[in-house]
Amino acid sequence: MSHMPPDHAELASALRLSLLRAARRLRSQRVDMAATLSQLSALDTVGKCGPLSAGEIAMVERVQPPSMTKILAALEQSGWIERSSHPEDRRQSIIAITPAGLELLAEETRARDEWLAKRLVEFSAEDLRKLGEAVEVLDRIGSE
Amino acid sequence: MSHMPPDHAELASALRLSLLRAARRLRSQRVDMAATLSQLSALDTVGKCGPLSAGEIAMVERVQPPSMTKILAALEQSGWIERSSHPEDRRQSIIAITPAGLELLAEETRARDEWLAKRLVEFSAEDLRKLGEAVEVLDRIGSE
DNA sequence: TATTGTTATACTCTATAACTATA
DNA sequence: TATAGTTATAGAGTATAACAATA
Repeated sequence: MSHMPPDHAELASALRLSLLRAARRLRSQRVDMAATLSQLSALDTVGKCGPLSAGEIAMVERVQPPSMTKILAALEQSGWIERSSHPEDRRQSIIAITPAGLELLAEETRARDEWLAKRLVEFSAEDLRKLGEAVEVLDRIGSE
Repeated sequence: MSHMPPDHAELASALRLSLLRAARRLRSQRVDMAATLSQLSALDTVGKCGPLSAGEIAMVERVQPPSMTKILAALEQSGWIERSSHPEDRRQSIIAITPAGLELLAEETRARDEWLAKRLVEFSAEDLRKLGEAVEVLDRIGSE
């Protein structure tokens, strides 16, 4: 739109390319084959936000319900989540992380963070401050 | 690694999730059907860095050669790039953006930036400063 | 032999449309 | 009828392995 301040358009352009390329690098970094990145992200949500329905997890993760169905099927087959019946609504089930899931989550998260952290140690304190400040703002871009 | 300072591990963890979710939102935003995001990114590189070989584009975009082959085939079929023969090495071809490619690039980039810029207008000047500072650091994460 | 690029194949990630079961 | 979730299907994005052509 021509009424958009140039500041925003320029920042948007730079940020878009930066985000895509940084995310491409993160995704291509395959620590091991135990869980995919999407599975890990969903497992993280179940672990942090407590037992949830499939629809609630899809909403938090901002994916469509069929996408979450697939992710949850894989997590259940690996024994990382468990379903129990909803007390009032038999269409839903309540999904909780298992002890094995917690263990997997801790291991995988550590391994993946380590990969990124190894790159961060080469950065200056100033760079890290900039990244840290941007994290919270990035979260809002991803969740609106 | 246990010798990693906790600062780095914590920042890495937060940054990883933030980047992935923000990038997921960017990808899911389909402006129109003319070009995919990967095609647009490669076209941008050809447009900015001048005529290049397929291998050079793959290197800049940080993808493997077979991935770039596929992207370039789509760009060529749409008439957005052109190949000419390399004067000294007949294995390579020199890839350049066409006038139609330049036009497409400008239109698509504008549309996609606009989508992001519309979200940025809701942010404070302080937030925008944080994002702007982080862009350059993110670029280094994506290109190392 | 080494390099450049392509073809064949497969897997991740995600979506929309159509369907089932329950409310 | 409306809602929660699943199944079926498709397409974007990317990789590795095997190959062809050229250096």
